[in-house]
Amino acid sequence: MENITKKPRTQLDRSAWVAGATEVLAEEGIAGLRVEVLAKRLKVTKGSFYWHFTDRRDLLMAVLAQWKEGRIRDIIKQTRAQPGRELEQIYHVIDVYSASRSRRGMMIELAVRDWARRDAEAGAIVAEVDDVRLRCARDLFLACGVPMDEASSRCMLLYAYVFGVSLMIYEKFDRDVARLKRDIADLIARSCSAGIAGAAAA
Amino acid sequence: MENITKKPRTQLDRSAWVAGATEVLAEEGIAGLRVEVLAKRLKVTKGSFYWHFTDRRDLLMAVLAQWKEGRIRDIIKQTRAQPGRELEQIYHVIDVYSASRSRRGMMIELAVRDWARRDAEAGAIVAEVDDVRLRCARDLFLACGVPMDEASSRCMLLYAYVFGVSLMIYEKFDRDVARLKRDIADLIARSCSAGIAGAAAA
DNA sequence: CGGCGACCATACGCTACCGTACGCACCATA
DNA sequence: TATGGTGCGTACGGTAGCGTATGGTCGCCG
Repeated sequence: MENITKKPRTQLDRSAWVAGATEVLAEEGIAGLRVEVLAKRLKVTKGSFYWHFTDRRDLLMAVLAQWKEGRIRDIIKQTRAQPGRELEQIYHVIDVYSASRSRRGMMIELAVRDWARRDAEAGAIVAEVDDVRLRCARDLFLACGVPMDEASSRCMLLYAYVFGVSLMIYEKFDRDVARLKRDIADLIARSCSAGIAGAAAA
Repeated sequence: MENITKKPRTQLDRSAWVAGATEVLAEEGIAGLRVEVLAKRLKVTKGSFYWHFTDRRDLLMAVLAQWKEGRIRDIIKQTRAQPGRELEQIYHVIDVYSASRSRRGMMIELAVRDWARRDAEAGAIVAEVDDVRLRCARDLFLACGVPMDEASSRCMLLYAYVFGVSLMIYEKFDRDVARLKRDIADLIARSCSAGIAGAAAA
């Protein structure tokens, strides 16, 4: 009898709240990330929340910090190429960070960046992440034999593209999206082939 | 005496509300666009608002409709080139839609797109605008002698870039932002020069 | 000058949140 | 078995915002 009514009294720690918050952030954006809503989702009450966090902003900063660490860890992993395989690694990066590959990750990315447009602390975190990403990607281009200035331009174009394309709604424009994406990846990465593969320009 | 206390009892019409709402949208995003806040900003009360609009959504849809018309009018204007000058018109489009040129316009753009990620009606509007823009830009590339598929790829890259770059925070990355942007514009537009100017690809 | 409609102010009820106060159950350890 | 801390539930006051109801104030027009 008592087994039936015995509810396990869900125990949560800070990381569980952060994980749930990140989920809500992806779905609803920063404005929809409310502590009472999140509590309901985690099947506890606010009492729990204010035990683990001083206030809502405390949670938001924790989310931000975790996001930053994950993004930096990920970009370092994704841009580590075997010697001589830097070009295909660049194509891999374009593919991985393209919207369709990890919809969830891109939703979080966009939510964070929207947040960063009006919050200085979020902006500082995004600036750090962008800097690391750009440098990692530039190193990849440099390893392909691309000169410094061009490497900077191309890696910037690379990231602007992957974020920008995830903001657009272009279903009607072109049926063969796969070809489109392939061609765009070539436009971004192409000149590397001069030093590695053989697909020279024209 | 009566002249002093005589307040002009500010009269507003629908368009004034829409204009104010667009302003708030640019600054605070869709979540910050609240009717009582907007009313205070326009120095009237909610009573006025609910005379001109049935509810908050009515205002939002009016903002969206006006944004759509303006964007379509603008892209048609910006992509109208003198015969033989299509290439420089492409550079002009990249420059005009680049974030730094019209910060206010880009803030609205990003706010609308963030909104569109969670609202079907906003999504439909953005899809229409994107379609018109992509077609206009593609026509410009086609007029440069670029084949169809490549024109599609390049105009898509163009728009993804201008939106994406406005999401990034890259001050630390490269000092010479002007050169960076110039080089990126070349990457996006370059192959056109094969048919028009003479700066062939190395 | 009386009345009517356009336009706005005021006041209200309602909901969603935030943050705080406090109490209860559980678990460890002495 | 006492006892203290951990983790959560409950209840409360306060604010912001939505939408409604109702009344007031103009200007215009017969």
